[in-house]
Order: sequence, then C-alpha cells, then structure tokens
Amino acid sequence: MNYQNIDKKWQAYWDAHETFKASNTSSKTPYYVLVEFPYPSGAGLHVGHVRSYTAQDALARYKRMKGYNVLFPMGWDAFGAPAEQYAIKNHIHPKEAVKENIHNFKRQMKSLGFSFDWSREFSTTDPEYYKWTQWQFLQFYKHDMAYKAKVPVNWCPKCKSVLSNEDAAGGVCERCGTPVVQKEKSQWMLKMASYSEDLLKGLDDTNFTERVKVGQKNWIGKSTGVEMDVQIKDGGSFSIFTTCIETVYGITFFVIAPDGKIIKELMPRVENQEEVLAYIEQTKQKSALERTELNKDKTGCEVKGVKAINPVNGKEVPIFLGDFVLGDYGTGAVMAVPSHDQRDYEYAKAHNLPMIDVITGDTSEKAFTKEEYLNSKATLINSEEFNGMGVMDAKKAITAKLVSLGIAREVNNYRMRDWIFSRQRFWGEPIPMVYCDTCGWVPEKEENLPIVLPDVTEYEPTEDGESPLAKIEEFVNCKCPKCGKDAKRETDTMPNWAGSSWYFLRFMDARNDKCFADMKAMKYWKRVDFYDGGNEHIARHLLYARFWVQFLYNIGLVPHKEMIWTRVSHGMVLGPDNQKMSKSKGNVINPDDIVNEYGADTLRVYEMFMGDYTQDAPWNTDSLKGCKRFIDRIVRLQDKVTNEETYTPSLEILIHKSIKKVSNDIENMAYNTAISTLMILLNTYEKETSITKKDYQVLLTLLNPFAPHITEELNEKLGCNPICDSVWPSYDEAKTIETEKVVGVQINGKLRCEMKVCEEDTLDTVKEKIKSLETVQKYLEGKEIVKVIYVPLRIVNIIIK
RNA sequence: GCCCGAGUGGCGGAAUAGGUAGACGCACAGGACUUAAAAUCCUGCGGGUGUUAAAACCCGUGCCGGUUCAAGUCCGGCCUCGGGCACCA
Repeated sequence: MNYQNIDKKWQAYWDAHETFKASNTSSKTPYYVLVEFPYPSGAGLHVGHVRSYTAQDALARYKRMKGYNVLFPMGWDAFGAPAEQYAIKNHIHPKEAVKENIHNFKRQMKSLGFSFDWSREFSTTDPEYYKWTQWQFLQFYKHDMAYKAKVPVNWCPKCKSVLSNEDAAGGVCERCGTPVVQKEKSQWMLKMASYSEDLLKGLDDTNFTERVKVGQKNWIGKSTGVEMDVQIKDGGSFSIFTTCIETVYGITFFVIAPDGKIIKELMPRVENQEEVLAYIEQTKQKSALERTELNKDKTGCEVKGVKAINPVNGKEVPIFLGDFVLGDYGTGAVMAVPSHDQRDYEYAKAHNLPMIDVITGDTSEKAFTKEEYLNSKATLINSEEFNGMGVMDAKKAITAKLVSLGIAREVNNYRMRDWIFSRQRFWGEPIPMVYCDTCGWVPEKEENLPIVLPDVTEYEPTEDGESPLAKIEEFVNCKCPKCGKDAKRETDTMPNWAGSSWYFLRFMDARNDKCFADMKAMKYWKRVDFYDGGNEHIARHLLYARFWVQFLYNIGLVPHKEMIWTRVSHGMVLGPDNQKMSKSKGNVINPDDIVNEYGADTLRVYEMFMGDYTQDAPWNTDSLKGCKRFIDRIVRLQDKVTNEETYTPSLEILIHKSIKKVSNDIENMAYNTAISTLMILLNTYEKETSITKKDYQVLLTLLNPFAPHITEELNEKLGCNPICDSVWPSYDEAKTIETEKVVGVQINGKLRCEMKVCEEDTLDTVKEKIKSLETVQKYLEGKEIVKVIYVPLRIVNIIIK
C-alpha cells in the first residue's frame, strides 16, 4: 500500500471540493477553532507544529461531522528579526525570503492534510492586512491611548542597536556578547497599564485553563496595599506604597528610587549633591547583567540635608537612595522596616542602620518577614495602641486610622506597564505618524493607508540606532497631513506582537477591503471557541491580544470584550534525547522525512499518541513505527469485513463505549487515550472471524480525525460516501453500560480474588454469593464477617475479625 | 525567593467522582511461519518469596505521617525535577 499516493489523492479531493471552506452565512452552529499561526522560518515546519495542528485539525474535523459550521483558518505571522537578519546579510528584501518560506510551510501543511480553510489565508506582512494594523494604531492614537515617551531601552554599544529583551537575555547582546546598557530613547507607547483591572476582571468571562489564567494574572501582577503620605522636615512631602502597613512603627529610614521624581524635587536641598548625582549616574550606567548580579549587594547612599517624619509617631528618620527601588512602580519610594522585610534588612546591614522589631519573632539572623509572621500567632510590639494585636487585625486598624487622618489611601498597584510599541527595525509595520515642525505629531490620513515598506537594499540600523527606514529619504520626507508643509515620517515600526494581536478577528472576514472585519461577520462567529498555542505565549501574546480587543470593544468596533473563549496551551515535542530540538544539538526531526517514509497519517497518529497533549514529550522513532503497524492492521482488517449493515452483537457494548470515549477525549484534549481506545477496538475486531461493514465503518470514522487519508481510502473501498461529508457516529448511553462484570473481592481491604456480579445484584445477593467463594471460606476460618461493602459493579470488600 | 506544573515498570504513558495500579504502545525474551532475513502471528514481561509446574503470599505510584472498610487519587509536613516571574515594596 502506497500511503504517499493515498495522501495526495485525498488532499487533491479536499482542495477540489473546497471541503473545509467555512461559510459566513451558514445556518449551522458556528464553531471557531484557532491554532496560533506560525512564524514562517527558513527551517520549515517543526514536528511541534505538527502536534498542535493535528490536535486542532482532529477537533475541527470532529466538530464538522457533529454538524457545526467550523472555521479553522491558517495564516502567517511573518514580520520579525530572522527575516531581517537574512535581508541584511544577503541584501534581499525580507518579503522575498518570507514568500519563499511561506510557500514551503504551506506545502508541508498540505502534505499533512490539515483541514484549514485556505481561502482566508493572509500574512501579517501583506499590505492589505497591515493597512488595518496601522488603522487600528491610529484609533489608539485618536482615543488618547498612544503617546510618545522617553523610556530606557536595552542598547548594545558595539552594534549601536536597540535590543529586544529576548536579544538582551542574560544582560549581553545576543549577536556580539557585549554587555547591554540602558539608554533613554523616545518610543511610542500604548496605555496598557490603564487596562490592568479590566484585563484581570475579563478573565472571569473566559474559559481559559487555570494555567493560562495564572499566567495572565502573574503578568498583570496586582498587589493591594496602602499609599501613605510622608512629611519632610522643614517642608515638602512624598508618598510611599506598602503592602505591610502593620509594620509602620518599625520604620527606621525611607528609600527612594534614583530614577524617580522625588529625588529630582529634593535636589536643591541636598547637602551631598555630588555623591547623590554620582549614584544616579551609576544606576543609569549599570548594565542589565550588573543589575541582576548585584542583586545581593544593596547599594545606595544617604540623601543628606533632608529628614522624613514617620507619620504615626513623629520620629525623624533618614532618606536613602537605592536602586532596588524602581522609579516607575508604586510611588517610587518605600518605607524601610529592616526587622520585617529581607531587602530592607540587607540594606540596613550594608549601611549600618538601626532596626526596630514591631512584631514578635526572631530577627537576629534575618528579617522576620510577612510570609513568616502571617503564618504564626505573632502580635505587635513597639506600636503604641496597637501592641498585642494580631497581625491581620493590626493591618486593618492601622489602615483605618491612617485613612481617617487623611494621610493614607488603600490602593492597588500593578506590575504591568504601558506597552513599548516602537521598534527601530525595518521589517515591521511602519507606525503611521508624521512629525511636523508646526503641528507636532500628526496621524497619517486614514485614506493614505497602508504606509508601505519601501523596496530597498540596505537593512542595517543607522549609527545612532534609528530604524533603517530613517536612511530612506523617499520614505521619510512627506507632507504634514494637517497643514501640508514639509514633514518627516515616523521611521519606527511596530513590534512583532502587533499583527498577532488581532489576526483572529481578520479570519472572520479575511477579504474585506472596507474595514478590518465586518461587525456582521464578527457577530456571526461570536468569538474564538477554542484557541491553542504554546506555553511561551500564554502571558504576553494573549495579554496583548486581549488588551487590543478590549480597546476595540470600548470604541465599539468588536461585539465582545473578550473575543477568545477557551485558551489552552500544549507541550513541546522534544528530541529523542529529551532535550529541546535544536540544530546545534543535532536532534531535529524533519516532518518531511517522516511523511515521505511513513505517510502523513502515521505521523499524525503518533504525535497524538505520544503522551499528554499539555505536557512535553520526547520523540521516539520506534514508537512511531508502532503507529505505522496500527495503521497497517487497520488496512488488513478490510479482509474480514462482511456486507452486514448492523453491529456484530457481541461487539455492541464495546462499540458504543468507544464512540463515547473517543468523542469525549477529543473534546477534552485527551488525544492519546482516544488513540488507545481505537487500538483496543481494533484488537477486539481482530479476534473475531468476521466483522460487519458497519463495525468497520465506525472504526474508520472514529479514526478519521487523526488519520484522514487512509480512512477515506478504506471507506471508499466499502462503497460509502466520503467520511468528510458524513455524520459522526452516535452512541446509546444505555448500551455503554455493562450488565455483568468481574470485580475484585477484598478481605480487610486486600484484594484476594474475583467474582462475577451483575446489574441486579444488591448487597444482600452479593453477601449470598461470597459465601460460596473458596478463598473467602479459607480466610473466614475461625473468624466472622463484621461487614460487607459492595460498590455496584466495582468492588466487594469483606471486613472480618 | 515567589507562583505554576510534574514525580507511576527498562521506556512513552493509562487509571471519570477514593474502589482489581500499570490500560494502550514501545523495547526486550521465547515460539510459529521462512533455506534465511524482513514482515506477520502467538506467548511472556513491576520486584521478591515460593513451587517440578502451578497455587499461594509479601512489597510496590518521590519521602514521612494522617483520614478511610479502601489512597496513585484526599489532608498535613518534606525532597527532587521542569517552567514562568524576579530587588514590584
């Protein structure tokens, strides 16, 4: 049997019949299955892609047979650094390389028989698509959600280039190994932090897996605490944020951020300006590497000439600078209670500062911290009227007092910051803004979109790290859309995350040239029912996409605030050595080789069978061969088929049970046990001397979502309509229940023998039956039965004494 | 450090709601077919005691304890590995 020819035959059939084309007007219930669209790299499809595409393909095929109008689209997230690097080296426009890679990816996907609706295909790099990404950016701008600000970026002094966090991993430049420094650069920002609470609340309107929700919550990083005003002796004040107001009597100093506002205001009054300025400069110069390495040492210096007053007891305490306090989180200042915060403790030790214990506990070696005192019965000391109170009571009482005095407020802070939306790169969507000397920043007119990336041959960034677009005069020089005078176009491009933040909306109406997607189409599909992607994207990509959608919802452009209902994440396919596949390790498996040698169905079935879909799993070629054997046996089984149109009576219960199990497993991502159920069914069929046509057909249909080519071929030989146009087999719940079963018999909880029970058995009939069991009699010698426990059709447990 | 996830045979992994632990597959061993190999089919396959062979019994889901007639599953306390965040006050 030549599997490769069968693969091609059916792939051609589906193409010719447009079998998987989704309709935007069907009266069937819509169901939208989405799997993350790939970055089309030069390396081609990874077996990891095959795993998730097969899984979602199985779901899509299953849902179609269940009578849904299924949207299962595919496209390309093709902006990004690798294509740009390739362009720099070879002086080829990245769009050429991308075109070639997409062609190859698509060929590979087709060779695996995925049931994508190719009529909706697009790439984020198509001007017809990024026109709308740019248009949406303009909406952010027009609704005051985009602004330009100076922010510190990762900067490689050798490459003279801005680096993404990924390229600056470990504090050194990925390309040249030079330590990365922070540099202030003017960047476009989206006001994402203002959506923190909405993004948190929105999770309640989704069906994301717990793991995904936790990822989202961590990234948003909400913490609830108290913001308290602190007076400075001889005038002025600042505020601090704390989650441990119960320790407020233990303050022995305050620490403010070297990169914050407070120190700038205090500067004129500072006595040791030189030292302070030197420390601020030192902080700026610190590379990311140094900052993480210096974690243990709490550097800083005192701000002399100013003293802060602890509002609860009027004590004067010093103010320090310390780079562990961040200028852009909270108020940029903290109260330091070395007795009960480990960082403060270390800072106090390093700078010889006093400690005051305010909660009973051991602080001789280290701080007695929140984690510890919350789990103990500790009470307050050295805290005036709050002495003797439990920690939680004290927290409430102190907060209430400070709030009533008008010097503190209960507030929430979020770790999540505004989204830095600029990249100094060529291969991204140009940000459609123009700078005019008269008018300032002016949005490009919507009718002029898309602002298209020019055809050039030089893709390196400029000397001072500007985007390569800055060198292209025809691109930069333009007229101000507002006053018409000469102006300069923004040369920054959008980050990789932009195009992927709304692509799932475009799939609902991919060929629309009037708007990014018609409201009617979006209302029809409602939202993404099932979205699958890698674990690495459950924090950022998903958060960006949700933020983008919530904004569009708020300005009335999408029908739901959350457009993604279920989001799941899957495990990786590791190399045979249990390591992440990589060229350098030489453990990469190319799906083309597997398809050529074993056929698409074997690869598909194997990847579904290899293990828990949500967990990583190593590649094993022997196990793959086992799946090939499974398919070979399915083929050979056709010799046993008779022409009967009913189930073989002795197999009926197993068949009904199998239909139920496979259906449930597909809906619950338990693909591995779905395959094993089919293996059991096959094993049973093989023991029969003959099986009916209907028996065989149900096996083929259940297997079809996983192995669509061979099952269609065998089904055709039976003379039946194609499975892709068929209805999923139904089962009768009553016929999934066995009426007779062999169950274990325990004596005092230990398994001793087995016995046959039937549906009608009650505790009394079972009590009668066990009397005749030889084993039971043996154990009963000289003892008596105290109690018999019978769980119907499950277990018998006899308690004897 | 914090937050997730996971620890089950030689291996990948099963075990709805506590109810016969190891389904299904791989590897391995023995056998059948074959001149031979491949392919295919049959049998065995957690560890141990035991027996001519069986039977039978004991131990066993990372470790220690608990709840229960019954624990891989529930509770308390640890250990190890993987991932994410990380000076976030």
